[in-house]
Amino acid sequence: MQVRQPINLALVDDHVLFRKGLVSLIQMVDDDFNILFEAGNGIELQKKIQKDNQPDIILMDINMPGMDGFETVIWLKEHFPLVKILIVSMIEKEESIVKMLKLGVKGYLSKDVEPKELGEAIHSIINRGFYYTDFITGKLVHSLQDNSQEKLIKTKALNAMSDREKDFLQLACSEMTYNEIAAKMFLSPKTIDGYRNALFEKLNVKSRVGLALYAVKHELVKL
Amino acid sequence: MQVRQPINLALVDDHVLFRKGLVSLIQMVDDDFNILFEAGNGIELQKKIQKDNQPDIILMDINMPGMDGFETVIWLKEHFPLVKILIVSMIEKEESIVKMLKLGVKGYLSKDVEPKELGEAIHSIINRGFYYTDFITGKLVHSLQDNSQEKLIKTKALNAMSDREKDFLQLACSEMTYNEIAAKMFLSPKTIDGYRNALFEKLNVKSRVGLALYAVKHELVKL
DNA sequence: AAGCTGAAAGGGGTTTATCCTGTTTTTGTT
DNA sequence: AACAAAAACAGGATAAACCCCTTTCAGCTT
Repeated sequence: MQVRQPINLALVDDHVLFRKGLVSLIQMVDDDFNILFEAGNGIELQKKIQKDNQPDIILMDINMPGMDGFETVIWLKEHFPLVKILIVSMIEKEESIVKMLKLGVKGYLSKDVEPKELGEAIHSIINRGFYYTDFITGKLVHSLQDNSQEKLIKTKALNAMSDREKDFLQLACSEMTYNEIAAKMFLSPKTIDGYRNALFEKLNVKSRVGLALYAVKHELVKL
Repeated sequence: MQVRQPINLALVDDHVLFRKGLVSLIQMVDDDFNILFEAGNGIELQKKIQKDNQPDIILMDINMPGMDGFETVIWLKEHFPLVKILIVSMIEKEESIVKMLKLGVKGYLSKDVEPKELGEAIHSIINRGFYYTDFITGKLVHSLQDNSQEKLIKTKALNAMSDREKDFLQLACSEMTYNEIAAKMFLSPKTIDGYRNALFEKLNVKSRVGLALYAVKHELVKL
């Protein structure tokens, strides 16, 4: 059996008792783990983290006074992009979970999981790069699908307009003037006038800005 | 032990051998499964699926002639929104996977999984509503994070503009005229003129459409 | 207090965008 | 070929957007 490198951890949580309990737990479940330091919020973390001795994984809460988990993760992503983050929080709001995942955290655990799962999560993050439970995955996928209904509507809007109008809409979502668009489409500016008016009606908007916003909102144009 | 309801399945795949093999496999691994019908593509599916005898789960490939998996899923979502879809495809492109998940498929399997896992996937979809492997979850999360870097830039653009300019930008992303915006902000239209010119310079755009597109692209406004 | 600075406002003019009411061309059908 | 419908195009008018340059005024500096 090979000798393992210890995994360096850092804890960021404002509840001292919980944090201390976590420390002893971590050392109990697996002696591969080494606690580098602890912090009560993001500001303390900023002071304690060092460039030349970075933790492998930071276990972090979301609700913290001073500088909360979101701010802290954003700061870490900018200044210590290589440090992996495992959120340990009681928050189970879909919005928060998804927000954290978008920020790039490698795992998200509820505070009431078994110690064993904490160990598994940490090893999973080290070995595979992430640890997402079914619960988290479910939330994530659900949040993705929330807008999937509306995307069907977009298909219908697409059908309502002609190919030429779609081309025009693309170009209207730019800083070109209608005259320039007309030239690019080899059409008279007056024809462009007609396309615009037709789309105003079909998409129920009243200005070119409305047109552009509609197109973006319904992903008819790529940004 | 209670008597279980059979789970009604449908298969949509253009490779007959694969489809037939799948049929026998499915009946071998678990006799809870009942194959309602098979189809070689989306068009065949449209003909065979019935309102009063819907499958619980449809196993579907992506690459198919005539009407591919994406089109078929979109059609199903519109006409049979309750039918759960399990993709069984060799395609492992992140883009395709994410696209399918956004469309609301309940699971995504590679064609080279063990039969056992197929059974687990189906049962998981029936019991928990979904089945996503770590591989899929990883792809999904990765695609989410792709744009997370750029979101840090957005913060900087925000700093370059004053609070009043941010307010203006919000309102500029609407169908209001500058005069209407001025009234809403209790300012002279000329002041609005100034904000616009300042933002043109700061954001390096040349028209109100450019302004709106910039704001949307960098998520400075919510759609 | 004189001088400076930045936000707010104004004057006045050019270019685009928007709107309305037509006419000509094209296209598809019978 | 005759006809209907759709697409392309025009003239002309007004509102909105865009641009440059000046003025006012409150808050600050020195």
